Amino acid sequence: MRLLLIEDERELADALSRALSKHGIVTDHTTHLADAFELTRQNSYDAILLDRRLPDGEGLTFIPMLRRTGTDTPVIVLTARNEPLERVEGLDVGADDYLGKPFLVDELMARLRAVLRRPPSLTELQITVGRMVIDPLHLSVTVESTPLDLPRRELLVLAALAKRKDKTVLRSTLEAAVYNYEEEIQSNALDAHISRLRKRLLDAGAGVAVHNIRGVGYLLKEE
Amino acid sequence: MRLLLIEDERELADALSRALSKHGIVTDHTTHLADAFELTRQNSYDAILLDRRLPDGEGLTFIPMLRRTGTDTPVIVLTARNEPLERVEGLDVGADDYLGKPFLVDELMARLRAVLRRPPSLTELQITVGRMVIDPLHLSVTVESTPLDLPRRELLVLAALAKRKDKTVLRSTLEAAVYNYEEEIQSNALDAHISRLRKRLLDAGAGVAVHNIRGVGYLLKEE
DNA sequence: CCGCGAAGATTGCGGCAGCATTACGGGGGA
DNA sequence: TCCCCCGTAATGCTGCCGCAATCTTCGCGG
Repeated sequence: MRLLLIEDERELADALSRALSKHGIVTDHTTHLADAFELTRQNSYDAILLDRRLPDGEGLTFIPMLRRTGTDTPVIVLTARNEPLERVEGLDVGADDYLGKPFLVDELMARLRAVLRRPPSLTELQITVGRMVIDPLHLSVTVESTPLDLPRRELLVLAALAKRKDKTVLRSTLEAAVYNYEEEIQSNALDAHISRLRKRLLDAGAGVAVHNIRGVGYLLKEE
Repeated sequence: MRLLLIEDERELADALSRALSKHGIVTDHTTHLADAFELTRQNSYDAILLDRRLPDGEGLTFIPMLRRTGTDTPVIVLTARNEPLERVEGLDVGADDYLGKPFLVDELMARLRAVLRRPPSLTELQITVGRMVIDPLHLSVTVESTPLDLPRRELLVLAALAKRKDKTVLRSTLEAAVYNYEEEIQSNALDAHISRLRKRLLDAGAGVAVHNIRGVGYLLKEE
């Protein structure tokens, strides 16, 4: 997936680009509306992230311009001006969504998915993998009907993986599943959890394997 | 326009109904999920407003239920629980938007307009080619429902090809899908990725072939 | 039908980023 | 007070991926 980011704060833009790249999203970045317009002509983006306050004008004016060229690429407006009335304004000129700064990258991702019309992920009540049954709502795990109690964080990781068993779960999704955004994470804590979780699953004979996809994330499958 | 409002606070519900009626919107109101489900079967709504905390359960669980019946009516979640992570949760189970209480009716209106304006399924969320199913948003690939893990770059190439299956994808488009501006490329790295991807797809028996159109690009089709 | 050049295919190599594992210690709960 | 969770960081390793060399295929012109 490829995004166009129109944002004049270098620092934020860089951070965002880096964060998005972890989701496998390629980000083009520009600080000016004029350049942005040119870029949309040369490339086809899946979505556009648009700041309101830009060096060469109010970002919102970009949207009608874009629409007039027949492009219906979704636009998500990012801005510190997050008053209700301003949100109305943004949505009414044709933005698809409006996100106040500061925001979680994961919320951005979620809104991206929503905007791109991601179909609903069915949430099952109980998930069976290998010899293990997981109830992600109640956070309980049993192996062959004997309960397995895992530390909280490992449990969260496992639940997040189980919800999408046999499919990759992005690393950042796992981080979001385990940490809220006050708890910043500045080490390989997640890796450590994965490692310990693996060991515990092995000891319990759960019949599952946590598999890594380098640069993308992890996935849970039967072994 | 006709809405379904699922909300257990009588007072808020009444006030909202009155306010919406001024905009020419007809509102059906119920306080329980069970009734709501019945109502969606009997009527066709333009959108659904959904509270999270309801007498008979968490409102979010309603969304997968609804989607499973094949209904893609937009759902806007209304709730006091407006923490970022909770918003992610809401959007990820298939809500189209999320609105924290208290909110302005005008903002609700704007979001309604935005949600109703969205073109139906801009990007498919799952693409099936041959024996393979690709989820370009979550970057996961399965062959006959067994996961296939591909390196990141090969994954991006495949996703780009799959999005336009049976159609040629320009070489430059592929490069754009895999690399951003900073990552310059001065070799046949893309060719190498294609080659390795082909091998992996063959080994996995994916039932697809990556064809080359000399001087133009590549295309993915079933074999 | 043949030859030639350009584009593509394939493969080994090496650097290095990302991952796995583990030990350590602080901190909180029983 | 003891135990275990869990964040941190050091260490070693794996395999992705950019690169380039070499071989193959394609298409065109004569």
